[in-house]
Amino acid sequence: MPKSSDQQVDTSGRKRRTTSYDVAQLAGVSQSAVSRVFQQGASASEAMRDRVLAAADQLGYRPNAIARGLITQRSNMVAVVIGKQTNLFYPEVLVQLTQHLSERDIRVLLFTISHERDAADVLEQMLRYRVDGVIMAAMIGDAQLTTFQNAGIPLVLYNRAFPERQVNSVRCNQTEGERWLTSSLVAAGHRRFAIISGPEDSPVSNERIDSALQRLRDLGVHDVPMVRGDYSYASGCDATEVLLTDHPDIDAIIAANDAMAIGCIDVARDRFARRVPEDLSVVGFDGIGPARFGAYNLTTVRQPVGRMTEAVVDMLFQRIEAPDLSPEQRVFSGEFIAGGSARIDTTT
Amino acid sequence: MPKSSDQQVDTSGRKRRTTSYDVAQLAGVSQSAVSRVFQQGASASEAMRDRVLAAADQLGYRPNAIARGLITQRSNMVAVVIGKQTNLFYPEVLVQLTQHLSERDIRVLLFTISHERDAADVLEQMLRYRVDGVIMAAMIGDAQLTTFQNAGIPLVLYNRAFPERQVNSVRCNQTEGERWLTSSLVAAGHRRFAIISGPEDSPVSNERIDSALQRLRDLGVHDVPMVRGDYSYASGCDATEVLLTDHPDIDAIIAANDAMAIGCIDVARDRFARRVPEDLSVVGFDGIGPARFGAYNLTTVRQPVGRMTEAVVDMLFQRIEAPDLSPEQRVFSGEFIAGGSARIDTTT
DNA sequence: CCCCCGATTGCATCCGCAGTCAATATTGCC
DNA sequence: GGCAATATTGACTGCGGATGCAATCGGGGG
Repeated sequence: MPKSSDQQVDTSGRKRRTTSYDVAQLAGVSQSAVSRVFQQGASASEAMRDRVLAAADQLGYRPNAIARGLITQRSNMVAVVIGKQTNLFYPEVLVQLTQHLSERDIRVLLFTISHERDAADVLEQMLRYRVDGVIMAAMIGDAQLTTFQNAGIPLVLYNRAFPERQVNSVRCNQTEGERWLTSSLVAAGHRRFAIISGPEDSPVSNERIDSALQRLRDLGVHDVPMVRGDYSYASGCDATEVLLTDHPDIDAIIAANDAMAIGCIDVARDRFARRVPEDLSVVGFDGIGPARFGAYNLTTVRQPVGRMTEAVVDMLFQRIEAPDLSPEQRVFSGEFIAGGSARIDTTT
Repeated sequence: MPKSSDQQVDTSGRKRRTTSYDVAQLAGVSQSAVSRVFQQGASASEAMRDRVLAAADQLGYRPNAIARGLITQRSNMVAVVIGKQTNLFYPEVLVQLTQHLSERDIRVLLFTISHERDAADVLEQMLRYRVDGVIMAAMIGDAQLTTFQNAGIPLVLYNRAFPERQVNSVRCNQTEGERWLTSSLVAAGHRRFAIISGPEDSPVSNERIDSALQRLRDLGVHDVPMVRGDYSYASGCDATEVLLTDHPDIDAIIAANDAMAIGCIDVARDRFARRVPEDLSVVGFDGIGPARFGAYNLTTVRQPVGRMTEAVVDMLFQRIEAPDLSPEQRVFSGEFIAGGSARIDTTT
């Protein structure tokens, strides 16, 4: 704890933050010495360390990370980019990422992309701040990816993938998850399916939906009605309204995420008097907190968020240390949650 | 869009990022000129601007915000600090803060405090990175506050207040909200109340609970049993289990936040066969997304998050521009949401 | 007690860019 | 067309700290 103010007043009367020179002067040593005391593997004698630390403490000195970044070419900051959607899921991810990075002494510079057109701006800012790496949990275009690669900035995608490009990524095996959900529903006797998808341009949604549809086809189920949502609870409600009005005989609804599945259950119960799961089975995907609420007890697939965030940070850190490591993809299996919002048969 | 790589290879064969000197050389002008072209109110002729931008584009040049920060003494970064708890509420806040700051061309450096002991570390890092200001949405000790004030870094508290210190803050009027909830419940005939509080050391919880208790006393209701939770859904469930077991005749439960209120409703319905709100009224506080889920339709008070985040950013920005502005407190009234989880009478 | 080697320490310079000051280039005005 | 005023431009310095290199300090072996 600094024992006094950490500012000084120069001749002009304006405040000036204390620098390593100030500390050096007070301690009667060189600026280099101060610098070395505040570094990792620097060589400094015990006596030197004590004197410098005492002086630093007295002045309330703190190394300027900005200046250090300039000279070392390492900002020790990583950009984390999130989209605006899927409000209930990413927060958890964000906190975990921040903590894991913090353990490695890396700070998080947070960016959000709400509209596609923001992407270029955000990218520009990240580059200007010379972040050491990027964790991307939002949509990104092909051109932007190229920019990263040209700039030589390590990048790890979270739950995104570019099949056509070599990129580091960590994601959940959505195909597997949807296959399990779908197979279990069919095995339990459902035949009249419907789907609530996510936004058209969401690769996550497309992969989930395609996997489910593919599996349904393989199991002999065709002509599956589909309504588009935007991942929100409200859109799940709206979609269900449409589906159950147009196709009253539906007996299973596959939603592209949990939030919409929850909306679906509410509308099915309250407005269409369906019992869930007796009359209608509903499944989601993600394993968000509210999926476990007693009123829903959703049948879903939970992403192993903890392991995934750890993997992201691991991979990114490796690339920061060794930029030439070849790209890697890590795919985690989701955890099947039987829940109680669907009649399923998992014995097969 | 840069037309080529933005890196060069120097004689040692290592990559080097392009600097304003590189651009200056290619454009045949001075480095100062390049610098001015990339600034706000700098004076540069049209011709100069064109030449420089062309050269910059060709080299993929981007100003180094780190270096700029070093010389201007403005990092254009603001620290945002969040706690680990209240998972469902802060995400929204965080995204909005980031966007508002981004509009003012300020970046967010994100920190999380999970344990009290992290606080000092986090503080140290913020100071090292020379953030221009701090938005604090987590607990903070008296000593840390002093450190900020000594360092002369503008600080705005979000939903916290130090009655004893002069600090900028933006918060929701919790007393008013709880008074409304409590009065409406009593007016509707409830007499046997119980309370589910938040963590002992949460000022937010204490203010809410104290306000409710005070109001109850004023209205002649005494001996209100209370169980402590931790703001989580699960803790709301547990607390309700205890309360309804020990006091089966309770007819109204006031929870310190929505998440616990939701857990309370689930347990009351599923494990104690209470109808909500016929047998038992439950109210929360915050107005989180799930409070609007059909299964709960929570009676609660919604924080005007949008206006509050805007106010925080406004206040902070003002202090960054004019550090000597005197402290200010902005208190927003919450929005009363009648919902359907409680029998209330609001006619009084 | 002297010499050699490794651990410390200080000096000087650089990281990339903004802003000051003086030198030019332009423009307006009579 | 000449002169003052204004707009541009370039050389140079410094923001705060890290680091290569040379100088200095200590200590063990002979």
